[in-house]
Amino acid sequence: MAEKKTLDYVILAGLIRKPRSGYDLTKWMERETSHFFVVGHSSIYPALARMEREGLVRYEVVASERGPKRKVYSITEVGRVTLLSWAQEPAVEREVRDEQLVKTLCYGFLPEEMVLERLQQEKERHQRKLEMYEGFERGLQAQLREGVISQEAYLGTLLTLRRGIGTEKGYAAWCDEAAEMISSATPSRTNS
Amino acid sequence: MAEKKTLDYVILAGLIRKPRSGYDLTKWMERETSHFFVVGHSSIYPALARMEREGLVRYEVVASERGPKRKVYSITEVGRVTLLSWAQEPAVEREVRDEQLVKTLCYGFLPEEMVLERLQQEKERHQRKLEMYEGFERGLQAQLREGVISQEAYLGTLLTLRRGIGTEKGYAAWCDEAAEMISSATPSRTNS
DNA sequence: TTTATCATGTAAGTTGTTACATGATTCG
DNA sequence: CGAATCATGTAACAACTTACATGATAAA
Repeated sequence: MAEKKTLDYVILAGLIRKPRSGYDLTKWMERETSHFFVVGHSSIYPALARMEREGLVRYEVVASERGPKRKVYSITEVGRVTLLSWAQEPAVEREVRDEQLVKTLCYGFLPEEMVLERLQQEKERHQRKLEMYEGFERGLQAQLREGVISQEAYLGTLLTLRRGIGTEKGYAAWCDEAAEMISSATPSRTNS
Repeated sequence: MAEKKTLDYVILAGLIRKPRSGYDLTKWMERETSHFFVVGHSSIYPALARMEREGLVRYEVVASERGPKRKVYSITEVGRVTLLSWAQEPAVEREVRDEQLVKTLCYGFLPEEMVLERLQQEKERHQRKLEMYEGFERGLQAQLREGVISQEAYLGTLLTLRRGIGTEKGYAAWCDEAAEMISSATPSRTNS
């Protein structure tokens, strides 16, 4: 039915791993999918309610150890089939909205020092993310060894994490490349 | 005023290079910004009309060599200041919506052969994009040599193009990495 | 004359965000 | 007892997308 909504499939991909509440899903997305898909909690709760009506997921109300009661959702057989048959079709183009690169379009019109400073900040941001993802990767491997997650769940998460690591390394390298190009392109722009 | 709308700044970044019509801007975005920002023409025309009211751009109606009359927009001094002062502030996090990676989350739950085929297709897609961007880069260098574009405009466009090239190379490399991880993780999954 | 490209727009619908709103439990 | 975290939602708004709509000019 729903030909589009990627969010639905992200939720199903979260639930095929293990049952989770809306709160858990929000945290999981922030942690493990934020480099390729992120939405706020206010999108997740209505989506879960609709998907429950559609029969893709079901829930149980469970008392929490700390905090109020939770609605713990799990994937249904219908949800499983829906997810996996979608996953085997080719993906549509990825959407990117990168403000940094829009600003970069203007770097020829701005003072060199300022631009180099921004590129340095941007590089540090990507290095921090890189370290974070590398930490997640070690944690994930530990989870597999301890049998906390299945082999099936491990593989997909590892692969996306590797993509996150590659992306951050590539972006940080670009920051260096860009800084070098700017420095060599205008060796004395501040003297003009 | 408008604290957010990245589209406005993309349009201004297009017009600071040279005056362009809505149609030209659409083509320019498809060609040169599509790897980090893309919208359809139906967003551009209303934005230009609003920005004209706000004094960021102005237009002249010019007869086209081929086709109907064009509204050729140029950036105003107010638009220039607005753009360049925005460009020197740090950028917000880039937004990514990558369906391929959502599908990748499911790759442990799918047959190995099918997944390897998808990864091969995805790799080819990125290789084609890479070739396209490398062609754009050569064209851009030629434009600079021929004096068609200014040094200021050249630098920013080159830098974003270099990022596009790095991104496509990185994604293609990930496809190989992922394929190898899958093959070695499950040497005989088809036999199970 | 029909197709492709040039050229500009509007209207309806989708999908999200931000802000608002509530309330439980635990830790310091 | 106040702050942090846990937990779930709604309402208003923003920013797009898709489809609709029109029309000029040129080449085949």
